[in-house]
Amino acid sequence: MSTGSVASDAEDYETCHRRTARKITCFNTSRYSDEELEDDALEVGIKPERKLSKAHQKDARQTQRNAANARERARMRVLSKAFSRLKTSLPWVPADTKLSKLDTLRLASSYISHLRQLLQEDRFERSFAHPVNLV
DNA sequence: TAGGCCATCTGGTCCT
DNA sequence: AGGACCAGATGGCCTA
Repeated sequence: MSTGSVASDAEDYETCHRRTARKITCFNTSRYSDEELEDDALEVGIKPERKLSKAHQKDARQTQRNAANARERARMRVLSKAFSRLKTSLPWVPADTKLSKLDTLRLASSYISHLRQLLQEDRFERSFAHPVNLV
């Protein structure tokens, strides 16, 4: 199963900008203050006066964050698709029914219980049936 | 308008 | 080290 084509990533980027007004967190490049970055640099033994490496570090960190965000979006997309598939496997639920994830989980759970009960009844009935090999 | 639901971001933890 | 998974926070959308 492939996830995260270039097109869908671009779409996600757009969606993100459309959906959220949170300028602080959405693909934000100013999440980390210079002080924080400087502390990080000091911690790994990098001289703080090197402005270029500081910028690079900031870039690298942001790039990694963006990649992690994209992976997380893809992961959640897979999860949502799984919920959709689960929903379609539920009987008595029309395809166009709006069902929350929680509802889907609850219905699936009760459907499994129902199926289990049918199975038990079936076994019970079979135990009283005539043995076929007895003529 | 409040509440429910969802998508997304984020940082932490665990695993390979 | 990097990726997967998770839970908390946040903001948008929709409906009663």
